[in-house]
Amino acid sequence: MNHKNITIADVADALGVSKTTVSRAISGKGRISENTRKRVLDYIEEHDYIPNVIAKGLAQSKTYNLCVVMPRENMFVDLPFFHKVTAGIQETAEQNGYDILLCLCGENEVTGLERIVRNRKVDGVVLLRTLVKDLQIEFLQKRKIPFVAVGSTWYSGVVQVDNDHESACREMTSLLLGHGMKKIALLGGNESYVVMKNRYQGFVEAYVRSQMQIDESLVFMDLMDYDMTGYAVDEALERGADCILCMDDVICLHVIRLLRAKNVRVPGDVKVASFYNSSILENNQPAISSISFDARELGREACKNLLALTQGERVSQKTLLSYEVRLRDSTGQL
Amino acid sequence: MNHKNITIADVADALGVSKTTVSRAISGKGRISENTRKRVLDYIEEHDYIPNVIAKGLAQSKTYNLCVVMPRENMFVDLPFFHKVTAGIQETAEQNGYDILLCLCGENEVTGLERIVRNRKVDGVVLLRTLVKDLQIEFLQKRKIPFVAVGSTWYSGVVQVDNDHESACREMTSLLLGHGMKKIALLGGNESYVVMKNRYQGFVEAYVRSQMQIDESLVFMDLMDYDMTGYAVDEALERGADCILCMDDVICLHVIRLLRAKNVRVPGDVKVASFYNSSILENNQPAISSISFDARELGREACKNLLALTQGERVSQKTLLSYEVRLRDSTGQL
DNA sequence: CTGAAAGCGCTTACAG
DNA sequence: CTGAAAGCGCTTACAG
Repeated sequence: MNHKNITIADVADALGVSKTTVSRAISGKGRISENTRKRVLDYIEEHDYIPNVIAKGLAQSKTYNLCVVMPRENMFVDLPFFHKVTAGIQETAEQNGYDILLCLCGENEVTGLERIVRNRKVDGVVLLRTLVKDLQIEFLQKRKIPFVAVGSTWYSGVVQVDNDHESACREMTSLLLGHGMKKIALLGGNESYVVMKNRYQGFVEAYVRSQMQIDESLVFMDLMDYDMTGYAVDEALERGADCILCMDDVICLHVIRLLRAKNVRVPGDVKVASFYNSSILENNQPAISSISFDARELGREACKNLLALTQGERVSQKTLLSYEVRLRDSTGQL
Repeated sequence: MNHKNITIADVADALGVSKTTVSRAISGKGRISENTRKRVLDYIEEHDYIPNVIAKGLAQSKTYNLCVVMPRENMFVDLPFFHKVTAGIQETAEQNGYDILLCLCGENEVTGLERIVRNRKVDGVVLLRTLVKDLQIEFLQKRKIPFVAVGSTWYSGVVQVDNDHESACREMTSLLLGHGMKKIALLGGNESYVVMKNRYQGFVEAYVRSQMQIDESLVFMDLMDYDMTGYAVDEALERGADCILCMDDVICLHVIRLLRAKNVRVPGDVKVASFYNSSILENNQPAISSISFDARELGREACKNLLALTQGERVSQKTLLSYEVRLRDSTGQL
């Protein structure tokens, strides 16, 4: 039924050499005369032979697959960020003859990942998000599987690739403070994510450096849904905030919608900015000031590191990628 | 370095039986006494043995992997649709012990797919988009690999799972016509996609059924970017269109932005509707009338069919899933 | 009901 | 420089 696939044995027979020789010609390992190597390679080329990676993998205990662990929650399935990162990973994986196996896992869920790892279906894994308490990291460390985290973590010994959120948020906050914002309201999301901690840290740093005091009554964390955000916005406005700083694009989107519904004008009545950019924010009217990151590059970098890890090479513990602060209309003329 | 994995041989040795017996106990194939089966299963359970799927696959010429072919174009990487479908596929794949291998391919690009298929890394593939002239379909048919298309195609013999776009678009158009729209402008995208043809067909059908004449000068196809859409909007307005019907959500998004920039009010000055829903459209102010599909269900259904195919079962050539026409503020009170 | 052996398609010491 | 043989971890006729 299926195309009868030509194997290394077929090639060997046709050429009157051993499978060993064919294997060596292909892999380039081991001594082999230039002459026979060429014969083999030519034959292969002409007859369109492609080695069976699965069999190769069995023999070498490798799979040439990398596992990408995505959030399973509906809310996240749509977020462009994860898919851009994945595209970056896939891009460099492909260049190295690797493929991507998808694993959807909820927060701190490990069953799916465990199945894939224990089935030896992949040579390494990349985690697309990190939690303060992270069972996936704990599992992978216990099993001693090569892996890298996209995002930061406090677990020791894990290879991380992340944007420099802390510096980025510090810079943005400083910019706002430097241009006269007196009462900045900070609206943040789920605090079990490490990235929220980093962003908050950057925010704090900016105040420290400019020797100003954070108004704690304007800081709202753990905003998990639209309603909570609505409450925070109300409070912020009531307390006279002159700027609403959102810690991610989802929150910011909610804020925009809430303000529009209340007929509060941006940037006229209140300024708005976000610590995370997205196409929705820049297409908004007015466009929202935010920090921009290259998610795809993040993926490429993560994959590069993972590949190195699987080869047993040493890689730097933490790679920090840059960012761009993009001032747009929502913060007025700064 | 890596966890030393326990193999079927270890289990056999420990129990003093043959590997054959262990294998049979696990697979459930072949005669085996209830007694020894239980012994084996208990041991396995207790010692946490998981068979190596790769080895199993080699022996059976199976991989327990399914390939999902995604668009590689940047413009599409972000679209929620593809990721929702993929989540659906993954969901039912997982339930059946299968995993998802990702393949990013541009339009009519086959190299990546070819590598994966020829490397025998997957048992089947699902195509996430279909073109009128589709090299991926041609390749898969030639290679006789089980595959299913999410979306419709005119190639004969391909298993398809799609929403009933034609009926949906007919219904929506009829609704608009029935409520007094006299001059509907139709703005469509890339005509090399089969789905555009289906949608157009539905639009035509509605006119036929209501015995009205389509005003061809209000039909704009192959709008590939923002500028072209802008041109179409200008023309449509100039020719007195009372409704702008967008064939997908991206175009609709552009239209909304263009109208806003021109200070044309919706639904006051002109009504707007879309043949494809997305969260952006329903959150817009005003919310945009559109047709809603369950992308995740599409994925589940496609995967179910593919799994059946790989088992050599017969599956229905074409599965059409339903839809919902959602009338919202952008079309006024219908 | 159970097992020895061959086979899936490669790789890799080991010998020559 | 080249090859025979064992091995990766399973499955599956074939015998018994």
